[in-house]
Amino acid sequence: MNETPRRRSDDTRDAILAAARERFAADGYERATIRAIAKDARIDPSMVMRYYGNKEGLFAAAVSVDLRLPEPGSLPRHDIGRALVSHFLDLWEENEVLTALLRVGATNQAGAERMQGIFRDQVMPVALRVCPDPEQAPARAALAATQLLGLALTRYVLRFPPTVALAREEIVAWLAPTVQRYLTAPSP
Amino acid sequence: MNETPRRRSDDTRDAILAAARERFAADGYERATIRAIAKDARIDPSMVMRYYGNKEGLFAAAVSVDLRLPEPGSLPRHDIGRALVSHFLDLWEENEVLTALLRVGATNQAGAERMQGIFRDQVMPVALRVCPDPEQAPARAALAATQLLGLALTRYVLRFPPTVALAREEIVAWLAPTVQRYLTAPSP
DNA sequence: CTTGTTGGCCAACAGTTGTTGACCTACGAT
DNA sequence: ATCGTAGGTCAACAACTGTTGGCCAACAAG
Repeated sequence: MNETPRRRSDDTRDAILAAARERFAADGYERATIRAIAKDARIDPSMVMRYYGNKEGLFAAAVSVDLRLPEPGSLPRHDIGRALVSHFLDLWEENEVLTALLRVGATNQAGAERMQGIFRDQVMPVALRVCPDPEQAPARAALAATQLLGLALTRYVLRFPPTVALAREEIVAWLAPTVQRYLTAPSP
Repeated sequence: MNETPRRRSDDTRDAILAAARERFAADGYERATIRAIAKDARIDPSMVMRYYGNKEGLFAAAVSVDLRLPEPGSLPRHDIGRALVSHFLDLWEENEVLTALLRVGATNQAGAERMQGIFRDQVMPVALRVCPDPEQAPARAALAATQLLGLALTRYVLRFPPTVALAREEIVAWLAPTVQRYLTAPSP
């Protein structure tokens, strides 16, 4: 079972996806025009349509997220907060797809549903294993999400100066106890 | 000093602003078209231009925010977290302007700057009075903002089902200690 | 009654958008 | 040599956008 041979057009496909991610992350869904994306990829706008059908298809192809969350068993339960905050900071700084998704999710129904899906399929399972009472897992995961997405929003999208100025270690030190408490502490 | 007499057109002006707030909150900046807003207000699109100059002017006029934050001296310092969370929940549920601002801020530079201004002019002063060390106020206010805006984002914009399902008292009970710690606890 | 102003509508403009289909070109297989 | 196809360009469409200016009706002041 060898992989299918790489076609010549695959380079173009990749260039389109890279340009699309950049534009969606910078401008959101509406202002990221197919023409601008095509120009970045140095091809004709009609190629985008041929390869991805329409703008929605392009967005779907460009924005696929794997949070690579750690197996809950693989790390000490009392330190899960620190591990998660640190991991999310890595994700957001290396991967512009997440910025794109947040920008689009804020104004686009399909984008919001995509984020709901990621939360449901990738975050919830971790919470289910790490929470003391599995029945509380959705609420606890939701609380952790408010803190982590709030950080991403103010730091990488709205760019509040004091939030941008925070050092990575400061963020981890402040937020880790919060996430830890949301996930594992007894209900208040 | 009596107020200027209410012109006939003031009703129209108000209708335009109300419709604009609704559309901006529901659709964000780009998809909230002047034509749609005018239709909601049951007037011609050109009236919007006459009264507010252009779309940016309309947005500026429609979205003005007064967080009505309590005077820090007016409430017990050890309970400021609970007071703030509760107050923000009230604001977000009664006032669609905040949803509009968040949706627009996520994709629009001017909207993001508007939010930065609100943070700087209305949130920071409270932090300056309530924080033990005024020099830490910006960082502490920023941390509190990540938590509060993250709640608003997931609950009122992205509408994560588990976050929407949380009862008001649950939210206050979980988030109040977080905000309290960010503002007043010793640095970790 | 006339006249000026206020509030409003209509029609159009110029630009941009997603999208389509006709056309061209290189090239590997036959 | 040729022929089909993959990869790509070009020009255009129809819809929609913010925006403009001209025209009309009501109405209050003279």
